[in-house]
Amino acid sequence: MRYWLMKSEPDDVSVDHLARMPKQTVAWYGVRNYQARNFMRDWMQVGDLAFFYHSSCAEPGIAGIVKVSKAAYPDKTQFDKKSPYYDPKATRDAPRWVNVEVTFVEKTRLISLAELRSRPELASMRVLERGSRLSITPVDPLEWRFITKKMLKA
DNA sequence: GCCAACGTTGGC
DNA sequence: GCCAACGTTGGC
Repeated sequence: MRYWLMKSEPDDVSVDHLARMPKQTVAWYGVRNYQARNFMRDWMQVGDLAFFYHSSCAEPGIAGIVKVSKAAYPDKTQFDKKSPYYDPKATRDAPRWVNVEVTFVEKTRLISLAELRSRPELASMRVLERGSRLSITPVDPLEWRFITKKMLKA
């Protein structure tokens, strides 16, 4: 069982959107970065928990918690010529990209990026690394505990 | 909209 | 295999 942080643009899928989706579940398609793909393909397991992070928006930060509900399988948008995620080099025999599915667990108060950065306990968080652009990053269990127990409780 | 940082591509 | 050029991410 591992912990993760997954970025989503709230204009695309926000935590509120997710909570209103059928089965409160969404396929995490469109990842086109090998490191992020490998995290999904090689490490993510059903039951893993992840922070749902809002990025590229007015208030970037952690907005909720989700759970991996389906293990990685080929991302069908890579085969779809009409999709912005179409990849001409991907074939059905040798798919390049995968996605997991995640299910809503809870909406949290928004923990802003600035607040995350202000905590010395989180100084080595992967997502806070200088220039980090990875849309999926592992979260250390100690960091997970700190955020959920210390920052999300009254 | 700007721009720093990073990943990918492709010529050689 | 190098590396310059280009594209993308994402905070501000």
